[in-house]
Amino acid sequence: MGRPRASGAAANRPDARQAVLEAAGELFTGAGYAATTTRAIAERAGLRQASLYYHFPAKEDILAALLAETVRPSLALAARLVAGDAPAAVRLWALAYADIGLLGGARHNLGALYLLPEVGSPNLARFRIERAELKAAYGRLVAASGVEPPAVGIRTDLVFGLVESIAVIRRDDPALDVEAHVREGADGVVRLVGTEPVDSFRAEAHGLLATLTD
Amino acid sequence: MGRPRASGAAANRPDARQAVLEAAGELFTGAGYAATTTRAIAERAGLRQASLYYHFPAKEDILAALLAETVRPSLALAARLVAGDAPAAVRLWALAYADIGLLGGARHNLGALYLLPEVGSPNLARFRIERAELKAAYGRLVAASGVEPPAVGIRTDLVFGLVESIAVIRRDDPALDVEAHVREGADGVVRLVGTEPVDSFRAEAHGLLATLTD
DNA sequence: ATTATCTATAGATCTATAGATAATGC
DNA sequence: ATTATCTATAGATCTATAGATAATGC
Repeated sequence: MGRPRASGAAANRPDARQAVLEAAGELFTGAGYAATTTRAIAERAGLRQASLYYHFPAKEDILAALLAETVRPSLALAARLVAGDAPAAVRLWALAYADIGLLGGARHNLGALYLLPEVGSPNLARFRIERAELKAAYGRLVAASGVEPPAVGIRTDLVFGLVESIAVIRRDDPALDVEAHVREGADGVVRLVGTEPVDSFRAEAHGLLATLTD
Repeated sequence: MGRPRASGAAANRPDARQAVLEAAGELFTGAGYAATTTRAIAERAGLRQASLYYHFPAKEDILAALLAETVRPSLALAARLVAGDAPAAVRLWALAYADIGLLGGARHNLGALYLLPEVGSPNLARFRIERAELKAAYGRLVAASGVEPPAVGIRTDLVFGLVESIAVIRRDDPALDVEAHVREGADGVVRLVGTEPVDSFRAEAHGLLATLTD
């Protein structure tokens, strides 16, 4: 219900809020946050600029919603993998595989949102905390994979950097073969912690993921 | 010469253009391009907003200058290393070490400029080409390190992604121990191509760099 | 005369709020 | 009466240009 939209799309109104997020995801990942106007978001979502403010208190809350929906699925999986008892390198491979897959397969390269300078905004602290928790989960698995204490911090930085680099790579080449990259990326992550992946290893990780995504 | 600055800094005018680049480097890396106003850049550089346009035709040319000065030293080194005859993994380690060091040691995390959505602008094509050339140089060294043809593309993406991830890591932690990260990062790069680095290996790379930076 | 700056401003936005309006639900 | 939208706009910018000005160099 509510007043019909000026764009005429009154009838087929699946969910205005979702349409706004979809539009903002495309524009923020392509042009960035500051360069994307609320007018452009509204236009693409099929409503008027001022109508955005019925669904979001401010422009930054649109970005916050997109960031949250991007990091949370990976964080949920990471929590289950950290608590698991399979070999650590297998769990690390599985986390990297799923995480890179989520970033690489998301509509509109949402991982590129992590690169925006605006993520440093005080209003986006929630996202930064959740991302830090995800990184901490990688750190646990890196440590459990046998990397010794002094090196764990930097090694985790590198692992996490390699995982998130999918966003830059995908930006450079939108036609990227995501499936191939995901597998190579997960291989690369365990190589960084000193394990050479073999097929039986990958099969075990896939089995683990199958049990966790039920 | 020229009219004195309103800020009074007329006497000690070392180089206005350089002061503008310094100010823009700090602001662009911190707040991003679109969110940084020409007024803020000018203020920090000690002159008036309109005076920027005596030194640069447009705001985007300031960004172009910063991008160029960041990628060119690495590109010059890469060209010399690609033409070298030391073992490929040693040359790859050396390139990664120097490149990460330049990005990590630059004032104001200039590597974060690569992450800005504005690098896709048509006016910044020159930078994108130079960065692609640098990536191609990594690709040559990855191939020469024994990575087989079908995998070279993705492996190079991962290597290059790992190198550039220093920018995100440094943004997350401005107090980063750059020297330690640089060494671990270069180790990580060669691990990605299947070589476990040892001390003699690193010593050879350092020797190689010493001959090339004369 | 040349250089490097300044002041002033045109023209174009941009975000968010105020208040009206056109639906549906009770 | 409630919901979801709309129209209109306030107030605050922002980039770039026009033209003046205060130095130095010839």
